[in-house]
Amino acid sequence: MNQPGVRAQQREQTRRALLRESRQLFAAQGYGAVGLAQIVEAAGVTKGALYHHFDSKADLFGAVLEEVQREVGRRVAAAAEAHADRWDQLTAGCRAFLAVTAEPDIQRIMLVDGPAVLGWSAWRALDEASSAQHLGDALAALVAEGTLPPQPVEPLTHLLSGAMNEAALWLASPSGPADPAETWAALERLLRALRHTG
Amino acid sequence: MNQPGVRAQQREQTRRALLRESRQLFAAQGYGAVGLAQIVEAAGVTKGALYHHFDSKADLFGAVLEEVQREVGRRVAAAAEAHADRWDQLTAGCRAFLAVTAEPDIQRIMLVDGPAVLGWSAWRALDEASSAQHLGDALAALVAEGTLPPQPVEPLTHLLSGAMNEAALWLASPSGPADPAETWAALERLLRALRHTG
DNA sequence: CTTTTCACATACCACCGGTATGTTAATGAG
DNA sequence: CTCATTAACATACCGGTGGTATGTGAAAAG
Repeated sequence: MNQPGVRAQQREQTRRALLRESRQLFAAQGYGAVGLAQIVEAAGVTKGALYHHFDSKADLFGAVLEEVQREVGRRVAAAAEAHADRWDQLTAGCRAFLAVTAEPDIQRIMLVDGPAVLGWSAWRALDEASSAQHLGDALAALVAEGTLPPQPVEPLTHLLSGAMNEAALWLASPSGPADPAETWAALERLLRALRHTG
Repeated sequence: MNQPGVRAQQREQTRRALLRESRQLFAAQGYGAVGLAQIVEAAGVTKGALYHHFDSKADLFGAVLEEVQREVGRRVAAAAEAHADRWDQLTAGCRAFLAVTAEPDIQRIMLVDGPAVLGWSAWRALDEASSAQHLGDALAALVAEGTLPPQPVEPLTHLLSGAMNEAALWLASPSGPADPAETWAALERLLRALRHTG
């Protein structure tokens, strides 16, 4: 029962093609610079197909962003889970986040165009659902076990999230740091500083 | 010599009108949602005037952003200079930054649309020239006088800048913090933590 | 007074996001 | 098996947009 069905297979296939090609184009040229014509041509379909799957250009971008966010969240979580100690989980997760978001493709979609296209609130909701969630959980656990001094974790989560987003952009920038390790060192210093203050 | 001349006066006047009205519209509706037709109508001129003063829609937005950045930089610097102690200057500047960028008009232009429209590098160059410059100077001075432990200031500047940008957006968000003071408290905790770590 | 130039206004165009309609083949009912 | 339905697109089309080329009248230059 519930065999795939040739119908649903085709549907999934074109949807994936649309997502794949538009992700590539959005990443390379930015949301505003790529037209629907390029996307449908690259995907080998027509605008009719696009609008059958997505409500608008922004909706398509939203689906792409969601995909990117999930990917980032997965990779960060994987890096964190490789450690047993909570603190190591946090630092490993942060380092993995910087490594993943340093890829220019992910940057433009997730950090630059994302907020502008979907609006900051909607973007934040997606971010919350993926990477920021992990960060908040990790911080909460560290506060609970006493490694970090007691404090509200939500504002701290936002501060660190913002700091890391900016750091990621700077790392990949042409005017970026001479030594990438220096940026990571600064972030680690900042994290360690949080442990020794009430 | 070099009297204004009725010619240059008119020029300045229409230019200011263009900047004023487009700033209002960009802030209220976002860069993508406002058309040149709305702008020139609000300013009481035509597209010919707009393209006589600016190269493109993005160029116009860039001029608006530059204006906003200068304004933010001025207000932050003013708040900082009201204090004599370097550390007080830093905290006062940070608090002023949060207060100024909490205004939704400034947010959308400076923090959301800015990077997407001009590209992150160009946006960063403008930010550097205004507010981030002050932050970097303040941190460098604090390191020099020994209030902060010796460390490269550039990465730290980026981290704090990013943290504050995100904090400002969160403060003004509908899903923002219950108590705004809590956010400021978290930032201050973070700053204080930096003093007591090498 | 003449000429040039500047600060626009007007007219126009290619293109883009979005829609309305047509077409074909898979699917479910009887 | 037949046949009506519908899902998954393709095609044709449209209003509006950013951008440009050209016209124009008044201020400035000589």
